[in-house]
Amino acid sequence: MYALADCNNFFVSCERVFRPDLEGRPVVVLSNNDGCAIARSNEAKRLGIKMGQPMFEFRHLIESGAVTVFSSNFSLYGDMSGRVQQILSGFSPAIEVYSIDESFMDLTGMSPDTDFDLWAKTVSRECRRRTGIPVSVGVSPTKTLAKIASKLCKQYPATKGGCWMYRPQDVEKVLRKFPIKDIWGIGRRYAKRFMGYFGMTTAWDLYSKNEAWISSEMGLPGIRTWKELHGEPCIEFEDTAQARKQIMISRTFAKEISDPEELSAQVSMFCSMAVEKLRKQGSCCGSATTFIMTNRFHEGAETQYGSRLAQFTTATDSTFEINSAVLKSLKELFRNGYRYKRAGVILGDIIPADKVQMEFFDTVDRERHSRLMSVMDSINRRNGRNTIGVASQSLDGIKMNREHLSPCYTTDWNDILTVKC
DNA sequence: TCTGGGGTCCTAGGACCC
DNA sequence: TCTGGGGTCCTAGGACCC
Repeated sequence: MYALADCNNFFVSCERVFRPDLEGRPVVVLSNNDGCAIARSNEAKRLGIKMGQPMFEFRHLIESGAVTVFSSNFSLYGDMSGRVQQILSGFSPAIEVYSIDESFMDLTGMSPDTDFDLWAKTVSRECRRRTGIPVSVGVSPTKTLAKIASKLCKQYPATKGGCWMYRPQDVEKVLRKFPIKDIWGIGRRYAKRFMGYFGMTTAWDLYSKNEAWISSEMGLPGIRTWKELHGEPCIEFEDTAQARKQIMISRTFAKEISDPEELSAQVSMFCSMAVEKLRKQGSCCGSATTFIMTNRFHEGAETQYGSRLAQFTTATDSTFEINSAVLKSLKELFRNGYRYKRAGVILGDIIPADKVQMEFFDTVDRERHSRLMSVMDSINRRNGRNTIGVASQSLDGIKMNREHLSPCYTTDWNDILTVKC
């Protein structure tokens, strides 16, 4: 059996832990720059606010007080996520942290006599009791079915946050009612094609197709999803975190940038952040892509998008080396007279730092760079991000519109909650 | 006026090898 | 007139996930 623990409306739930007065009321968490909705309470969903919907489209609801909004506070969400994961770890021999709000658990090692329905409800109750976050726990023989089971918990309060789905007749009953578009692995494109062209509406319609049909329509990933619906586990359980194969830092600017100095200070900072992540996972990268673009929503003008790939003959994790390559790319990309809205740095060809193939005629003093990088990392770890960096980068952090930011209750002593009696 | 920020895998086709 | 039979690697694009 596998379990999926999914935090309900996670970002909203994190905010509500410290604002219990918002329980039962419409709440929305906004993306960076307070741009669009990225999390919604059930009440906000019922008001018709869509995932990814721009804030200006529902501003009237905010101004009238019908909806409470928050700027995204990832320090808070990350910390709350860690607390939930820690509780989950106490209930299962193996846990795979799938995303900030979802974890799979492999229950293979548990006694087959376990009442997994009771177990799931207990896990959910304990998460709620110890963190304040409502969590839906679905248990089933495959990850895909566990996902479906956890969605049932959200739909039916009687499940009390936990649901065990395993008997074939129960699976059939559920799949016959479960929307095809909500299956894990069925995205917008497939859903549209299946529902429009083939008239398929439920998970059962997909389940009932034969393997050859699935293969020709969807290829290998589809076969896996289909088999998982049939109860055959096909999606690997990964309880050790895999190193990222690509690391990207990009941002939409609060204000468009046309000054090359200002743009390079920003891009240089993105680069520093990306390389810091790279070192944190103990890797080096063989390439760095820099990209800049103008406002894609701008009426009239074509969006200008440019990217440049820089390659390193010896894979590196030195901020200096990567930063100068990135700034060189940026110089080539930059065009006077354009107003840039978004930029980013992508590190690729990532390999473990201890597997780097050295070059015979290497000109970089890697030993020295490496010592300096670890000092920089430790200073930034201790004193906060962007305490120290390369001279070309901005140290002001990312300038974002965050008008509705909540305090970092759990990660900043200055923001710690005060309780009045 | 205002529109996020990350990731993964698979497939087909072209270039190249013997 | 007639034109083999394997491979690999890389890339772009398309699908998906949160």
